[in-house]
Amino acid sequence: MVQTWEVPATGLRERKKQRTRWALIGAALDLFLAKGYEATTIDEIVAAVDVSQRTFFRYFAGKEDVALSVMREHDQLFVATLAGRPADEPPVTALAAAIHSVLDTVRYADEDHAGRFAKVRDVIDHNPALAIAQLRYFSELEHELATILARRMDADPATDLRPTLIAATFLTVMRVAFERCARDGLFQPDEVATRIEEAFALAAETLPRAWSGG
Amino acid sequence: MVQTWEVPATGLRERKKQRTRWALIGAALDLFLAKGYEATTIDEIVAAVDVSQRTFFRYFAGKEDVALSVMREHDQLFVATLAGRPADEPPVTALAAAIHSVLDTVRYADEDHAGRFAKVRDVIDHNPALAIAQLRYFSELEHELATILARRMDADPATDLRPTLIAATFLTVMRVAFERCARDGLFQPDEVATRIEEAFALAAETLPRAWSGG
DNA sequence: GAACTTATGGCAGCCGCTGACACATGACAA
DNA sequence: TTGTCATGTGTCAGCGGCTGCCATAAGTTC
Repeated sequence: MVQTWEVPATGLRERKKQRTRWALIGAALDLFLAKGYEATTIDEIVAAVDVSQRTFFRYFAGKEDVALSVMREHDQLFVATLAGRPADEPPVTALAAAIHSVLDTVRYADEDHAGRFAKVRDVIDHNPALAIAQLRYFSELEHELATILARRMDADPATDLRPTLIAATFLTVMRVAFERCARDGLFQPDEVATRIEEAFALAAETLPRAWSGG
Repeated sequence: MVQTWEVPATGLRERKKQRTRWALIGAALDLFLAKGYEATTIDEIVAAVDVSQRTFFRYFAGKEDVALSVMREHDQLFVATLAGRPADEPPVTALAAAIHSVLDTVRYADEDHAGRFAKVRDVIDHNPALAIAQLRYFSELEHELATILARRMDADPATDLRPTLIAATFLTVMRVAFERCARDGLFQPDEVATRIEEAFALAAETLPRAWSGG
């Protein structure tokens, strides 16, 4: 499975753009790690890469978006994998398989992936403003997942809330697992993957019992 | 059950403060309704109440906070009710009872409550920026609920994820119900209450089955 | 009514973000 | 190679959210 940022650039122009883009992301993440998200100004980020502030805003919708864009590209793989799962598979099984596949990729495919993954989680989990931004991102992702699930379940997304409920609950468990990692200071893909599996096992045991009045 | 804003003001000074506070909230909500959240400037809000911008920021942490503060005060009743439920009740039963009690209060207690409730839901559901702010608020509320649930369940909130999972899932269902209302243009407490009950019934039926691989 | 506490207003300024315009730099064809 | 076109970049000017600082006004207390 190929990530967006690894698609071979067609010309010199495109290659330059990708370079600047990743330079900005790198500089931003390092600054966020070093002195905090709020304390870092856009001027500092662009100074480190030697581009103008205006250029920054041509690459990213805002300051938050730098961190989010990395997550976004990780999750493109997730969505693609989910869409490729067999259609007769139960929804939650497909979701679990997809997330498992992504985590394996992050862990074993590429040194850079693993490092970037840890860095992004570290930055997000240490900065409340970014944790909020992550919530926003999750709600976008929720809609995407709900749409895919609706298609799998032969449900009308306009009237049937079940795909949305499943997608939302799935992401909620993910988020709780992430928060657990943040609290324990765990950012490496291996460690995060383990906690996610634990959280899902616990959810499978706890939620049905709690909901059917136990 | 008494709301914060109805606690009798002790002196002239306090009474004046409450008046400006509610004047600001009223002006802000009306402006948000009339011309949208983003298009409304703080200068316009304070002009309508004839106070300085600086004063606005002494009452509210930010522009979003005006809308959130109304929700916050609704939910104080919710938290208080939850804390008062019998300790041997299953968590989800207690949550359901508490939300039911709040909705009844909003519906029948006071004309103002009902109107304000509808207005706030209307404003939030029509403005993406406020919907995001609501997510932030829900995550604060999640921590509060998890703490209360942990006490009820005799669990250590530092290591046991179950209270957090239950609180988070509960709020997720609430949020999905709200989004449903937003899509259908329903903002009156009665209508919202019905949708919330429907969403919970659907969740009770859907989630356990989905999670135990059905 | 004097002395105190506390809310308010005005100001200057930072920072995130955007539109408009001019310039520079790759892309492509003659 | 050169001219033309498309596209990315820098500069600047400006808005709006938000904050610190200090002087002043208003309510409270004795």
